[in-house]
Amino acid sequence: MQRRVTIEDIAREAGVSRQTVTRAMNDMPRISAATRARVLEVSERLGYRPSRFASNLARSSKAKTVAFVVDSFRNPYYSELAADLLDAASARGWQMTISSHENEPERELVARLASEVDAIVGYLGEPDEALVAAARGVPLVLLGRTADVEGLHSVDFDFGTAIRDLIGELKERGSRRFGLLESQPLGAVYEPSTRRIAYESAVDARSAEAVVVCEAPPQSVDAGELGFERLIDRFPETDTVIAFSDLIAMGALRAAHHRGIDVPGDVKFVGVDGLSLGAVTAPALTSLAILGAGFTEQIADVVERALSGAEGPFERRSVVPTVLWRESA
Amino acid sequence: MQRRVTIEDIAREAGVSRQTVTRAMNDMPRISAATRARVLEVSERLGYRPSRFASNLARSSKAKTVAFVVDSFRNPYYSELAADLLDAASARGWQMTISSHENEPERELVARLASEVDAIVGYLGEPDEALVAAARGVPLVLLGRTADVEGLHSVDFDFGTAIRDLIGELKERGSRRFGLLESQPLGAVYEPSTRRIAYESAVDARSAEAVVVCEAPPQSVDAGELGFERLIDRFPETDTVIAFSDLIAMGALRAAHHRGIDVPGDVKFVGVDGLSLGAVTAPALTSLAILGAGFTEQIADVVERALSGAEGPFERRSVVPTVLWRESA
DNA sequence: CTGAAAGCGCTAACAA
DNA sequence: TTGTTAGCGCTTTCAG
Repeated sequence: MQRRVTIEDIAREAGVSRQTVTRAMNDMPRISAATRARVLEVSERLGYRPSRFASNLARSSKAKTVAFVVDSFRNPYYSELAADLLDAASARGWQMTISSHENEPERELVARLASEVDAIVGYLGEPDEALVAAARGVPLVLLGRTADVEGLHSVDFDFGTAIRDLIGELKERGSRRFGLLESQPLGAVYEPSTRRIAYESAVDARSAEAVVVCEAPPQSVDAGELGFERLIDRFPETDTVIAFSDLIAMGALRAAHHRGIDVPGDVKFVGVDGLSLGAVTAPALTSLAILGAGFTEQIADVVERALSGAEGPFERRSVVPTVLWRESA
Repeated sequence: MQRRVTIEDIAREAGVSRQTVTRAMNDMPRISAATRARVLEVSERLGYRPSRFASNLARSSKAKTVAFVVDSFRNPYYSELAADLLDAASARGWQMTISSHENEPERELVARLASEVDAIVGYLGEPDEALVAAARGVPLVLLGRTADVEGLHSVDFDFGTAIRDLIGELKERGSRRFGLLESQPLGAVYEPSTRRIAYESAVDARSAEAVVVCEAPPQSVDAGELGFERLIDRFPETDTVIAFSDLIAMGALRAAHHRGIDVPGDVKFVGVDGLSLGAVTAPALTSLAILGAGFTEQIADVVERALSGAEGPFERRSVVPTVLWRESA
């Protein structure tokens, strides 16, 4: 591995100073077209590649890079969100690094990223305090939950409003007996989600009994399949199923198909997330959409503020999901 | 925005030299536990954050970062592959940057990445020569096609073998009349894919006529839906449909569902890709799997070699997809 | 175990 | 229009 080609080499070869090379490489003013052309030609010939480290170190306006952390890329919700964020980042000239904490303890991941990027945004599960500590001053934007302590930004969802509206609209469309499908990690202690609380206050007491929590990897299709079986066995009169993610809903749809249940004739289905993939199932999935409901814009906006160096205040945003009507409800 | 805290500040505050601070921060030997503790305490107190630019510039063994380029993250094939690659990268201590060329001309993207990463791997469509030029010496690994010129690595698929085997197995399972579903970008000039060529040499002449090329965004569910309608109208006796991506197959499955066709009873369906998402449909999709067939390992291996700085030879690998039997065939 | 000196490769500010 | 002089913040020798 031979020595790297530097502007020094080009300068020598082209018979100019290093500064002139810089000017040529970066399309800066104060240089003649002829000189620029010559320098460029030499750099081409020598196979010069600028060092991003050196240039960022010397440059006053450093390139911003933001890290996006998700649970796993195998979950389409995260990859669709990543796609949206990638767009937002490129529109703003940010570099984006994407990582999942499947392979690394969350705290370590955050600590490592903190020394490599200018802002971190993502779905993180550890306690607020642990996270601020790990971030060591790097702006951190929590997704899907509301930050409690100083030092953290967050963009959360207002499921209270969203689910109340959803249930209202479903009732207008004839829904009477609701069922809820939720999943949780295997063996975890059950703790009602904000979504469930919102659900319970939106439906009447009797139908609110129709809640099935499935112990299975959360957000999984299997959980939905299993959950729907149980739900429909215990509450056969259910006419509308709300699943707490599109993936769960897709599993439920599969189970309904196997049982010969007509959707949306016999039972209506609504998921949560707004995956574009929801259009693939037959029938296509109606969903309480997070994606495309202004979530990305809010995130980008918070990151932008944090990046600008304004010390505070710490942002605490909330987005109301909106219903994406498709065929299943 | 106040001045940044540097090791200089810590050194002064802790009454040691800058080197000592470096040693403490990086868990290096030759330093007493007491000194290390004191330095760490001071750095904590001052809110010190190391500069990745400075440290990478000074460090001899620079952190390797590899860029992964895909068409779009909205296509689950790419995100599942990204997930696999992310795992491989983290296992090897590489940083990974993920970008899609939805927002930026491919050539420019490659040129920009070339100055920011140590290797680039991805699905790129421009001519080989243009790519080598844009990469300016940074190792480039082409996916899904075979490189023709010096200077490019590639990991491609051997669909010839895979499709011949697939058709053989399908025949054993009773398939007689095959149909092929392919899609291509709107308005593009049709050029038979390697997959199609492999298909045609694997089935007998008469059934090979059952090929439908759908002009629609490639890899899309819509293309599959449309394509299947046409296919079954023109060749009603078709008993097995091979779609050239899982997404297309999923669309076809949707169309079959709407027509009341029993799968796999009346018609069998096979996709290509091996998406885990294929398990979501009802019935679950059988697929000629790229994912999980050693593709990721090959890619990682090629990148590893390229990163090690060995100038040549340029790798030209090929992976044989394997059938993932699920319910649809 | 600790420190001094010498860069890493580039750009900002100034002078010529 | 060009060149000179200082760094950016950190790590690597190599002495002490």
